[in-house]
Amino acid sequence: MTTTATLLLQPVDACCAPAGEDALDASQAEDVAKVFKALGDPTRVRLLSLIAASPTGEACICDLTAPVGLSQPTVSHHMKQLVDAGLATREQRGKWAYYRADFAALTASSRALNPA
Amino acid sequence: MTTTATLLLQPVDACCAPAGEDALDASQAEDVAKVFKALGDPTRVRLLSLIAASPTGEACICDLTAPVGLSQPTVSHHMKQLVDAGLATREQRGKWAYYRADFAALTASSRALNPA
DNA sequence: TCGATACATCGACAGATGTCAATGCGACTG
DNA sequence: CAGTCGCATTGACATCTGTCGATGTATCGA
Repeated sequence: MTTTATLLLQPVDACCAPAGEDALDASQAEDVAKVFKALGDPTRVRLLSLIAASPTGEACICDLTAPVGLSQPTVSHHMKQLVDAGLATREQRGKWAYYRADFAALTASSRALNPA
Repeated sequence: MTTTATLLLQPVDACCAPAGEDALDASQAEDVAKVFKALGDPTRVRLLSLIAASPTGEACICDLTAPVGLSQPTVSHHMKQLVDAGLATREQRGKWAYYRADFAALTASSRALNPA
């Protein structure tokens, strides 16, 4: 990645406009992108949607493999991504792991990008 | 093998809850994911933020390369992704290509995922 | 205690992605 | 018309990502 933390706001001896006052800095952009990246895969969007649409608002892995048509390890992997991004929570209850959707991170990231 | 593209909404003879009524279907999930995927890279988040924060609300490539510290082809590539995702618009004006941010696609996708 | 169940982790692999230098293509300028 | 400037496209490359089967680890039930 390297990303080379450049100190923006140079004159650029520009052609049109400065462009760069209260924009997100590299660190903020990374945080925002992390959330969106987790939602950048159709399977994960589907998983989160399935969980949120569940009558109880929660679901375990065994509920999710069939609807998305993927293997159990793959679904487990995707759920980990969603949890890591703060878009879902995991609660172990006996044999099962119950996942719930949490859209707070999404609204926060959206608002960070588009405060309007 | 045996993954057999399952036709969701089967009983699954479940352990906890059905999970799968009005969730997004595969096609909808793909559309939603496409938007989020474009925002899943810190550089693109940064670019969109820079454009939106610009006093005129628009910027050309030459304004953006310095702030993000990447080459011109790379910035051009990222902007194409944003335009393709419907998150930015491109307008050629003489030598320059002016980009504007458009958050409609983002709010639409967010709402599709989280109607609440 | 033994087997079955639910889930996570590991190792591997094909395909996607971000990046750059080089090049191509219009549009402006002298 | 020739040269320059802004930008897109191409080709190449290293890395990341999604997916699976195999395996490990708890937990429950008989």
